[in-house]
This record gives sequence, C-alpha cells and structure tokens, in this order.
Amino acid sequence: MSEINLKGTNYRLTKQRRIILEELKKVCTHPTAESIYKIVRKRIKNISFATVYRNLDFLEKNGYVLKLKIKEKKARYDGESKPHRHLICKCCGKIIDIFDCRGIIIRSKELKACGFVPDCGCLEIPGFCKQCEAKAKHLTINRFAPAKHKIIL
Amino acid sequence: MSEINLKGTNYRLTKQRRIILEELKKVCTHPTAESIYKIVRKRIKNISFATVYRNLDFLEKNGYVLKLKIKEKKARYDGESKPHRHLICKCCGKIIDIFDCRGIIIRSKELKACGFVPDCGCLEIPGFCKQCEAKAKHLTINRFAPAKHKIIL
DNA sequence: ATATTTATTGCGAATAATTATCAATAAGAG
DNA sequence: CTCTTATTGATAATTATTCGCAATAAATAT
Repeated sequence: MSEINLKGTNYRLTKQRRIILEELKKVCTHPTAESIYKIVRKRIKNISFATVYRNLDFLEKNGYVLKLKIKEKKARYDGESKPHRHLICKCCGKIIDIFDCRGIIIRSKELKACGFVPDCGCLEIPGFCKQCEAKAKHLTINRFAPAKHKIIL
Repeated sequence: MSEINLKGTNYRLTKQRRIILEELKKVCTHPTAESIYKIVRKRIKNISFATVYRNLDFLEKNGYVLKLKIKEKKARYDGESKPHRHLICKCCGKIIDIFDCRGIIIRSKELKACGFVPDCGCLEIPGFCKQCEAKAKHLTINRFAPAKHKIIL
C-alpha cells in the first residue's frame, strides 16, 4: 500500500483523500466519480459527493491518479498513476490497460515540421477488442468510415 | 465543395444539414456546437440550437464529419471526415491536424496478446506544441508526472 | 398537381455531470 | 492552547446536451 508524504506543502492528507486513493488503487477498473463515491461511503458514511469530486481533481492535478481523456459523459479515473496506455473499444466501450508499451511511433513529417512533442504517457487508443472485432467481421459496415450515404466530392 | 447523395435512404438533405456541413467544411478550426450555431444562424436566422446538435450528431454518425474524442467540456467537430490525427497541446489546448501520418506503431506484447485491433483513423495525441515545449524547458516541473508532492511506496 | 406519409424542425423544458458557495470543522503552526 | 488556513458537507448553481411534442417541410403515392 502506498503512502503520501505531504511535508513541505500546504496540502493535507485528510482521511477523505487517503481513503479515496486507497479505494481507487484497490480496483483494477476505471471507475467513475459516482462509483468511487459509493465505495468510499462504506468507510465514511457522510462523505459528500462534492468532496469526492474535489479530491479526485486534487489527486489528478498532483499526479497521484490519472483521469482518462476519453469523451464520455462521466469522467473515469485510474488509481495507477504510472504512465501507461488505454485501449478503448469503439464498439463496447471496454477499457484495457497496457503497461508494457515500449514506445509509440508516429510516422509523420507534418508532426516533425510543426515541432510538436508527443507525450503519450497517458494515451487512449481507439480500436476494437477481440470480441467486437470478431463480430464486426460478419458485417459489411465499414467501421473506419461509418458513412451510410455516399458523399460526392 | 462537397455534396451529399442521399438516394436510397430515408434521410433528407435538409437546408439545415447542408448549411451546417458547408460551414463546418469552410473553417479549418475545430469548432464547438455553439460556435457552429452562431455561424449557421447568419444564414438561417431562426435555426434551433437543438437542430445544430442533432445534425452534428447525424453528420458524425454517418461519417460526414468527425467529433473529437478529447475530454473537454464542449464537444469539438471537424469538417474533414478523412481519417487523420489531432495533436493536442496539454498546455495551451491547441489542436493541430496531421494528415500525412503513414502509420502509428504501438510496441506492446500485451496489446497483441489481448487481440485488440487499434483503429487510429481518428486519434488524439497529447503532447506539447513548439511554443509550450520551449516554455516548459525552463521549468523544473516534470510534465509527465505532474506530482507536486512525494509518494512513498 | 394534390394528398398522404414520414422525417425533421423549433421551441422550451428536462437531464445530469460537474462546480461554486459558504458556514462549520479539522488540521497544522506558533 | 490559540491562531490561521485548508478542507469538508450540504446545497444551490451552472451548463452542455438531450428530450418531448406540436408544427412544418420534404418525398412519395394518388
């Protein structure tokens, strides 16, 4: 189990923060704030939902947890703060962690030309999980360009 | 300029849809629904905001436009539906298109093992734009793990 | 053309995730 | 033990997006 050393800062390791972090580190999923709230409430009966939001924000801003950058209604958090990538299934929404990624190579002259420095420490990679990929094979739908209609250029 | 051929479908190319698409293709930015609404209203004075949302959704679902998958409050749309990538500056939020990307190589045994098939036709790559990268060099802050405090494991 | 069917629109209300407010409380410093 | 400041809990506010529905417009049948 991990501990936080807040010496030399104005921040405090409150019971709320400690327990939110502990619980988030216990699960291997990528829970929403609501889900974390429900779990934490078992240990702090009267914790406020706002406190959970505030502290997830605090923990993320200070590098203790990750907040996924996917476009979903509800934000998702990750108790593992070590840089790693997430595979996001475009079909079922499943999130798969990959930790062994030795590098992401983006072959683009434009990228080099504009001087952009990729930081893929927390990168969400869209695609299709094994199960959905298998299902998609039977369909004629083009997953990559889902146009039903023709575009005349 | 592009045209839509809706023959053989139940969908209609209404004035609203045509103008939303036309205007979205005119700009090289990645506007929000609100921004598109403001532009389109110049041509259709009484268009409803809900119509803009509905039709952006329609156009995206049918492959005419892209909807960025970044975690921002407001959704952002792209009139260019051809597969391409976006560089997202973690510092200033700038969005840069790259079209010449010949491929993204993800070196991971875990990825291969789980059978996930990446589909990076619309991938958002985080990092730092030239300007922000230059600024960041002067700082001691570790951009990759923004923790202000120490974590004792 | 005109009538009929069905998709789409405009309006306003509803939803829902997140944030802000603020008095009360708890934690650390002196 | 007192003082200062950070944090909390409760609740209200915000805001992007969606929903419901009658009115309208577009395609199809007559």
